[in-house]
Amino acid sequence: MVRVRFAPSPTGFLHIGGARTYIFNWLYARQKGGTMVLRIDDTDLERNTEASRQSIFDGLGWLELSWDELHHQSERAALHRQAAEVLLAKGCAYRDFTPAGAGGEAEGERERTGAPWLFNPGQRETGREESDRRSRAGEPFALRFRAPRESVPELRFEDAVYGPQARSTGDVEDFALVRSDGTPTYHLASCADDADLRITHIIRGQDHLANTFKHLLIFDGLGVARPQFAHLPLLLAPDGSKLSKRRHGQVVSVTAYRDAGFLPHAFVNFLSLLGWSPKDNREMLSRQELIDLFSLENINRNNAVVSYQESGTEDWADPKALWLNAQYLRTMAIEELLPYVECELRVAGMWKESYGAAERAWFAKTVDLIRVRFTTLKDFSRRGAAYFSDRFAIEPAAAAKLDQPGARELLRELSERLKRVEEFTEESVEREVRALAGERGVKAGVIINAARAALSGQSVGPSAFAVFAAIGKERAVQRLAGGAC
RNA sequence: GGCGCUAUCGUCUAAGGGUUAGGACGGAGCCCUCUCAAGGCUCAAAUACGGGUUCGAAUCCCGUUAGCGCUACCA
Repeated sequence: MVRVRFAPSPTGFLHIGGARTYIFNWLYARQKGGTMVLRIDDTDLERNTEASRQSIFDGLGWLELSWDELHHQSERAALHRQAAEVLLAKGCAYRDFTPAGAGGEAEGERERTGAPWLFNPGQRETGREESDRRSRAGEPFALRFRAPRESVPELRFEDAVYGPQARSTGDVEDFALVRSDGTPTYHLASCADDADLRITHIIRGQDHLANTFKHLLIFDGLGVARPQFAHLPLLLAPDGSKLSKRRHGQVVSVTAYRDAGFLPHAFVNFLSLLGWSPKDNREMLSRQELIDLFSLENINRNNAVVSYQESGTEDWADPKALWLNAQYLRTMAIEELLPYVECELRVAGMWKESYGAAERAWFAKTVDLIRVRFTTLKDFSRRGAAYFSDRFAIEPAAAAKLDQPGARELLRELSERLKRVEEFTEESVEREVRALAGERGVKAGVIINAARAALSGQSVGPSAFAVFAAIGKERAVQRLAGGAC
């Protein structure tokens, strides 16, 4: 039974690298019929905030990829303590009474000699009895792993992505398991939890590849089976550095993509193509195709750059993400798209209950008409505002069309003509427009383009006659007359 | 500094000893056209560098360089 986990620490918003890790874990779990565990690694009480915990749920919830189990590391302190005791009892760990922060001196020493720091002198040899006595006397200490540099010359494991990995134990320092304040470090808590939750595959960022040797030591020390490891290439910012909340800000936040009007699956599709490939030139893959095709073997080893723009206001996201979103927007089943558009219009204050009831057919048809040239859901409330509301802006290019000589008069005349039209259809409107153009000796295009501008506030858009039909006779007559004022 | 990982168009990637090094985004152009998209077609654009191995290397090996990661009583 496959059990995978995503274990974010709630220190800031969920970023897209984390989301990608979650997606890969989720795909693997679903493909294998396994269990997706979400574990909030909130042992760092100082930096954890409820807001970032919520950001994780918001972000993952938005992706529409649900987890099966939820755990909070902070609630599992007893387990971590127990693991520490086991390691100490087995002699895999020892108490280090060196005052916290004293490592600063060793740091200077290390830089001078170039030799790596491995342990604080005189600590790992302290006898158990003396150690117990000092501990009982209340002397503060950190618990460190005793790297088996003599008995185990080399640590090895097979990474599903990076292949065989080996490291000399001589290069592994006596890392901390428990801090002098009694709290477990990441390494201890994470491994103790992974063991307790019976995680079978650890799929995580490549930044943990080197840490894995320490984890091997802990799993072995605990006497539990090692899980399989699969490390993912990192997501990089355009400047080539690892994506980070602090350096790259909101543009790497998952919720920023939600707020920018991305469709969850389009975004999942985009992220799944970063570091993994179906190898057959396909770019658009449904969720089921992703589940079926995903494999750890097809994950590549080089880091991927997310090409977002810091500067741009509208299209700051990676162009391919934008393109994928547009593709889904115009090709997905209209019925599936409607709820997302409804949500967007609600947020923008443009939703009318009738769109979901009496005017539902009109709503679906209109969305279908305008979606082909939209990129994000935001476009429905911005560029598409005129279809759903009477409060819409006339963009500058559209205003220019209306300002052309004679345009306003022609539209007023057209308005009068259309009032008298019995059957208001694309065909009848076109007849009237062309008749008017003929009578006034102007090209039909002049009227057509001006009409589109007056009706939709946009200089560009669908066929003007389709716009007439979508706006309807009453509103069209009004707007044409108004545009002439 | 030490240890490790990686290196194909600007970006995401395919090709894993023999290909005109393929696709996608983005860019340029053409067609279509009431505008703008969409769609169709076309073009420009890459194997980091240097050595090997081999009849033959983007592909295997070594080195260099570059980038990234780890090197905390952060996660």
